Amino acid sequence: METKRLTIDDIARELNISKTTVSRAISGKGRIGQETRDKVLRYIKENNYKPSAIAKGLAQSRTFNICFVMPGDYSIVDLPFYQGFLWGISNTASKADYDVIISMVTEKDISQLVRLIENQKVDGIILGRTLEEDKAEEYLLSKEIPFVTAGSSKDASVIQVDNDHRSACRELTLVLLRKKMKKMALVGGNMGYIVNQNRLAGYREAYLEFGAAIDSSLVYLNLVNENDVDKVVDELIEKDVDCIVCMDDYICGCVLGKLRKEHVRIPEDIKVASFYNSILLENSQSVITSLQFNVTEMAAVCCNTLLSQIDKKEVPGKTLLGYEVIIRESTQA
Amino acid sequence: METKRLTIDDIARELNISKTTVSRAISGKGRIGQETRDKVLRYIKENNYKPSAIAKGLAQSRTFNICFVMPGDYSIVDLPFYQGFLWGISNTASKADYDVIISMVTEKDISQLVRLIENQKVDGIILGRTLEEDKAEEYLLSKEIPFVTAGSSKDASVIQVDNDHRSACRELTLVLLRKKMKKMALVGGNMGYIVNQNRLAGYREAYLEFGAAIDSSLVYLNLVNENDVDKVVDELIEKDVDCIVCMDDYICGCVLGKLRKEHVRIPEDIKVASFYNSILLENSQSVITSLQFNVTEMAAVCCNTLLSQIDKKEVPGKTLLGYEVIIRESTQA
DNA sequence: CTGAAAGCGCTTACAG
DNA sequence: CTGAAAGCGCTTACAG
Repeated sequence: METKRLTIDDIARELNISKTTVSRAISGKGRIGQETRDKVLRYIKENNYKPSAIAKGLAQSRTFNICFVMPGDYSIVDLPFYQGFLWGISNTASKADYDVIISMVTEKDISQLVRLIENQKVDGIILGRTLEEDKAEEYLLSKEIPFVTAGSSKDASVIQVDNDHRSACRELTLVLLRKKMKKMALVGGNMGYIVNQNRLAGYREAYLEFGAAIDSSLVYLNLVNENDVDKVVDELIEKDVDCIVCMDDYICGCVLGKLRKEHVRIPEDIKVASFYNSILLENSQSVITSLQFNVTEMAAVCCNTLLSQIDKKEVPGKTLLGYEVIIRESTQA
Repeated sequence: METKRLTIDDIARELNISKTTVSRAISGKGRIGQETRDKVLRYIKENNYKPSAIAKGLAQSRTFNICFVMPGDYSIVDLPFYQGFLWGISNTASKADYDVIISMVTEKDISQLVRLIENQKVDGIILGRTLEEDKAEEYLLSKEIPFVTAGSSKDASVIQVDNDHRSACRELTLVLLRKKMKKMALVGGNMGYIVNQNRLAGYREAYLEFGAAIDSSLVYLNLVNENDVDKVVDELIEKDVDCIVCMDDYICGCVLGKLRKEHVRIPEDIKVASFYNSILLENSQSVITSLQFNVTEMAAVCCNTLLSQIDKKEVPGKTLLGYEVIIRESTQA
């Protein structure tokens, strides 16, 4: 039995005070007598009054919505990362009485995002990935609207939050080199993603630090789909490598599938490690040595940074979060 | 260089007409001279005017947002279904100039959803799953707000869109029975989910139709996590079943993992089928016989049904979508 | 076909 | 400490 929704006017009339006063009692802004405030607050509780977010929004030129931009590319949309991230943002935003609107974009089509901004439906944006050539980022910069990237950007004027992929990859690679891997292969996806560039950088640093040289004929980048990976794995078996390092969980899943098909045993025949861990690897025949990041934490930090920015507070230009190196069965000697 | 945002007032002043007229030219409602309309439309194009969705919303008591409710339970949040579904909704909503806000709820805590509704941030809701005892559903019914469920509900007054899981499961089960499975086990999760009840119903129907009796000692339901499944699989190996039917992709993933650990070969030693297919099974040693549903289509139908309902149009009480039975290696004789 | 005016439900200088 | 009034940027009866 939904009765007519209460407005601030109703309350003012009922209590014989002005709506200005009611508004102040609710928002806590401006001077107001303790008694009056209590009276209003009590009435509100009793009658279950909830202010209209939209009216409040119009008056304050705010929406109390933030946008989470995630890739709509079909192959990527299934990655568990974004879902966990979404969960983290949603919970954090909720606490600040903000809601999150999602927007799907591809590398070449950001029209959904543009529409959202032009319609002024959000106060700020979280970019769920960063690309070398990032249309979304460019667009947002040109609009001068608050946004933060989940992932690094080369543009120092962009507020960014990222896991320290470079250090993490360096560390894991070093561990592998010290385990006396002689013929290690690196297999990765789209190098247009900044995160992959950082992973490669970390890999290189490890070799440098270890004093070994990378065999560039064992580095396969920009693999797009399972087919690509299958072919590469065939070659790697041929070349008799002792370890395959995968740049992310999707690639690693493909590698594992292919190795299984070829009846290659892990870790006996070939060892495997991944620069990113997720549920995609959960089901693998051997538990995979990998890097572990805290997606929920990262989401929370992104969200809070954005909300601060919306409130015109000072925010750090770049926040780097930690990681864990997890050594497991798949790289055992 | 973002200049002051244009408003309907600016346009009216500039063109020496009233804002009423401008509004009409834009919305296309009400009589208006072709010439005037063209003049306005041209001006709008040239100056890239975009109406404020929030002001429009306040005037029309609408938000142009719909909400997608997804489970925030940690174990479930990773299911690919919701992500694909989200993608479908987002695209469909976008076409109608609607945006989608997400809300995470658990079986016992729907506070995020309640807040969203009370703040009046959305015009309608899509419920991403249905439970036997569904707090979200109850709440929405009590609020008399437009909503549709993605999944079946026992309450006939609820607008629902679902895949025909019952028929699908019946059909797949029949196929298996005809393949002369003698000792078939059924393994499933939370029976509080309506979808699981329908799956079980379909399974039963198939036995009835085939004229065989279900061995209830081979039916394991309400399994919650991987541990539960592992134990069950141990028993099933002990009992020497010839086929394991999994109610969903998550359960099936667990079953496959356990069988692999025990070095049970598929399909030679035990056959496996799943009532739901997803990327979670992609990586399995044998391609799994399963049911296939079109998540994107379902999302689109849900979304369009909801939008019609919001516009006070007549909508079907229940829409049932199709499925495909895919027979693959995992059940080969 | 077009416009003046009231209204959507809040907030916020400005006065007092 | 409190209120009258204008304003946020649209829409929509009601007149003409």
